[in-house]
Amino acid sequence: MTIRQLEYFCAVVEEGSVSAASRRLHVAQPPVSRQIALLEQELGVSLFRRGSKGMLLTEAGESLYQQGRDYISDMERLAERVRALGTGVRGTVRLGVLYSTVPYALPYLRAFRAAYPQVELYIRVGAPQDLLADLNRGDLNALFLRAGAKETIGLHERILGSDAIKLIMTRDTDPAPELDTIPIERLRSVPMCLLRSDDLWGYNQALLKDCQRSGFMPSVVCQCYDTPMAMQLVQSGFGVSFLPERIVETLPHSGIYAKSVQGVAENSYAVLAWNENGYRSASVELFTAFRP
Amino acid sequence: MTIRQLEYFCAVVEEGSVSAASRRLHVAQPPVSRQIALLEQELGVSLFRRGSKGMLLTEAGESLYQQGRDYISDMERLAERVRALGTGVRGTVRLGVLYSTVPYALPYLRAFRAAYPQVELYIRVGAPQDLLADLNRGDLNALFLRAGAKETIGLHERILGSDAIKLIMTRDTDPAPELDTIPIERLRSVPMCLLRSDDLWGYNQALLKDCQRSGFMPSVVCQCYDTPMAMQLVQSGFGVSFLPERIVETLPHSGIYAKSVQGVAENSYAVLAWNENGYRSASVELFTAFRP
DNA sequence: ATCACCTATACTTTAATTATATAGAGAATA
DNA sequence: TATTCTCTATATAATTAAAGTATAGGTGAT
Repeated sequence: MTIRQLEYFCAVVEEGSVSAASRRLHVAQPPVSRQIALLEQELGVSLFRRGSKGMLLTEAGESLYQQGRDYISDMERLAERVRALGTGVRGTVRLGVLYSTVPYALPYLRAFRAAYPQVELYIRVGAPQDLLADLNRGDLNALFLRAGAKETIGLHERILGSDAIKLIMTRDTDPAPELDTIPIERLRSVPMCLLRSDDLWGYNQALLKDCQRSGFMPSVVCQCYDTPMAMQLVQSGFGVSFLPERIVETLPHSGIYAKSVQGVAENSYAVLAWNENGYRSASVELFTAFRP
Repeated sequence: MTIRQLEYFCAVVEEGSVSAASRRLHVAQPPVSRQIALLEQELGVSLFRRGSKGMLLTEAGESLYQQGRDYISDMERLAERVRALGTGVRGTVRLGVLYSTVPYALPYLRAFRAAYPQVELYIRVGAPQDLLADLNRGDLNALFLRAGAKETIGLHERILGSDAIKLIMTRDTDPAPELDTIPIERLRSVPMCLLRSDDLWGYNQALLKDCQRSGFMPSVVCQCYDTPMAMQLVQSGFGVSFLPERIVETLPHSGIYAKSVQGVAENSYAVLAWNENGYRSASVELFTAFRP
């Protein structure tokens, strides 16, 4: 039994005659007769009662028609689903997001979702080392990261935006409430909660060096390993932190804000990173090539 | 997309390589490569990641395989169902049963059901004229009847058994409780409930003629048009009736029994009747050809 | 009885599929 | 590094399946 035989058969049923079906199918009449005969032979069943007034279904033919119609359209739907996966409009993309890139990741994801609502997005927030390991293992397809990680050699990166690194504080811990920019000497006695990320980025070192140049070492009351914790500490009044400025957007209306430190102009790039070696599904291709 | 392409594709997936699949399919390797390529071309999708270590599925290929396996076995199941209808082991047979043939119909139906449990039996009990009309209209496929109806010309009949026509009575209405066979004179003053079936069978007439020969006419207190009603009347003590003897089996343990009338040897045949002209489904063929 | 219409078969032509032979790519081994 | 092995892809020939053409046979209508 072939799909073509089923299609011919259904056409004959719907038109009520082989001749009419052959016209609809744009083929001659004998091939239709022949395929029907082959089908009957294979099934060992008469599908039609032949009469001069056309072809009437037998019981077996009735059953074949009812099931066959669905069967044919099932194939078309099946093909359509596979096609959709091929063009990437359907599928799954597995993403890792570094907390500090959330302000860049979210608009990107929103725009992508609007463009390709059929693509499922799996999103994991974590530390850069873990995310990179999962990317290389193939568990993740792309990462929202900060530029400059050692392990990102061999990865493709696309810059999504840049942040000035600024001092993050609350009104209570602001070392210079009366000024928009904080002179570096004001940091002398300010407790600091710095992000320690195995030196993924050097801007904490740069800040400390600047302080040293000014003749003091700030008191680092806490070194934490993830941005959300640093933010929590800042919000709770433990001290100030030194982070990409847009991070404050992840906790809006929470009394946290950012100010530049005079003479310190460190900068950080938020990037989308992925591995172009190895197999990449159509939806992943689509995701990394996407421009919001 | 053809079934063959799907089968080749699934074989490649299961064997992990085109070469191995071609061996399993008993064809050369190039045709398999080619059909896969055609499938990919039609779907506009890469289904495999080609590597020297074999063929690995892409996301689209994964989806096609999961759905394709089911799709292929669906076709096999579909064909099997149609085949079953063709051989008659599945399907529907619509039957008409004359009440007085119930003792013959029931064992037949029980045996057929045991042999072909997949065949649905639709059973209607009714008057012979109605049943014959429905048979000719095609609403019924076969009838359990009494032989000798005028309208059965052109029908095939098969005799299922014969009944002596006997007097049906209860202990209270028995005209000769002391005898096993009733002398015809005893019917002189006995009220009778006779079945009037538009003279479908002549045995009532035969009985009345015999009475007339004996010099009397029995009192026919009721002429009813269906056997169950006649039976009800007999059971209620309205009178006796004159029916095929095995009819008493349809109301066992009800106090009804049959006795011969001396000198009256009418006989009736229970038959299975059907029309061999026109379309007859495989299960109907099976039913009429069946021997318990 | 002839005509019109429909299906089935015989035969030819065309298209699709398969088989054979072979090239090219990547991993394994010496 | 060169060699060998294995696997896939392509070119071309052979085969097989499908479609087209012509026509016979059957049934109902004019």
